[in-house]
Amino acid sequence: MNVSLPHALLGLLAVEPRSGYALTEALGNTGIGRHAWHAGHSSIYPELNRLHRLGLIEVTDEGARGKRTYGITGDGHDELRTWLVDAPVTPPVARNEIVLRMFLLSSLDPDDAINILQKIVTHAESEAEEMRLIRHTYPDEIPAGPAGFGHIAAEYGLRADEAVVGWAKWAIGQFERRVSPTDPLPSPPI
Amino acid sequence: MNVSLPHALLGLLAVEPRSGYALTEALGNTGIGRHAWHAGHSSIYPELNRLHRLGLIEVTDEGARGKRTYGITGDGHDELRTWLVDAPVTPPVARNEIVLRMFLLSSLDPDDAINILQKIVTHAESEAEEMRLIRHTYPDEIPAGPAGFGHIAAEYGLRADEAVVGWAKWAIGQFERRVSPTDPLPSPPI
DNA sequence: AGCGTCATGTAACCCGTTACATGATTGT
DNA sequence: ACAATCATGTAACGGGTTACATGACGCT
Repeated sequence: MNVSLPHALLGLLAVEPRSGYALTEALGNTGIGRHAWHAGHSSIYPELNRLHRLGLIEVTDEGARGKRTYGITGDGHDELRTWLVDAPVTPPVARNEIVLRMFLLSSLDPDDAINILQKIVTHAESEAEEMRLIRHTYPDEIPAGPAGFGHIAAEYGLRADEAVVGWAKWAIGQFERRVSPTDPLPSPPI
Repeated sequence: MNVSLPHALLGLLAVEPRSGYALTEALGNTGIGRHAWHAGHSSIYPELNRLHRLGLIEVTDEGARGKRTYGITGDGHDELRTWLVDAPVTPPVARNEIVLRMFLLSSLDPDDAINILQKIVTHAESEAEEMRLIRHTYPDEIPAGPAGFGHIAAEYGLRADEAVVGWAKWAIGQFERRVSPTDPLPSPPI
């Protein structure tokens, strides 16, 4: 079983108590939700109730509009730690649409391919730039507490984007070589 | 709609006709299936029948054991090209367990964290080494035809692994700084 | 009053994985 | 004979997304 949502929630609650709404924001489209694990509120609320039934989290505060603030319990901490230490480094199931597109482009005109690749490079570069801005707000040290999460994630996003840029440019070079009339490739040996 | 499996199949069939079994191998645990898009036979066979009904692929050969070899049709080519050109560079939904673990590690002892990070580094490095071996079989030029697919994928895998290694080492540095008694971090300003 | 946000919840649907199932062919 | 591989198929289950639903609070 590879369900990581409960552990994502436990991890966030281990840092500081939050409501389901706050967790939904954290796992939304910024920081941890953007680069590590995304989830919508319709997954989060039932999961919180489940974790509560299991005694891994507890209600530490209640506020207006039915708001419940959850905190992690001792059992929750144990569960989190056990999972982290015991679980092997899992082989992630590949589902990378960018890379898939690269393949598919190979089956089309090299001109089309280079064109779309260029778009990929542009997109990844602008995202990387965004990440660098985040990093520059704390150039030397990642902040402790919840803010640090966002920075570790941003650093990963930056490096991942840079890898995509480098790779896409390399691939463009490969396609250009194929287009080049002075250096035609032999047909596939099928 | 972001379903990429049909396009993965069309792309593979655009290169050369294959059977469902061969496609299952291609989308298994090597090359394209490892780094771009993974799928099992229980997804592939029904999808092939669907594509066949839609006239996007055709049976080009039948062999022993009920084997059917499929090829892409003109309509299939059109569909593939349309999707590639029209579809925007999709924002991928983040579901990266490695990065998630990084977050969760932050909530534990720095010693535990560094320990597990080291395992991640080791794992990524051995995978990267594997990829370099593949690349060395064609140092200068990626092969045309289906073999080229695997090489583009391997190149991506290599760069992605290298990014993980660099990032994990950076993160270890961050944690070590936190552990260091000479330079303690202030508590989170909650 | 009305709009935007805060806050939680449920149900239908889509898709992928795991497991169940079957049988032919090839190599030893 | 027997095992491994080739080859295809279906069903149960799990988990996520989208959409449906509801209501309180704060600001203008």
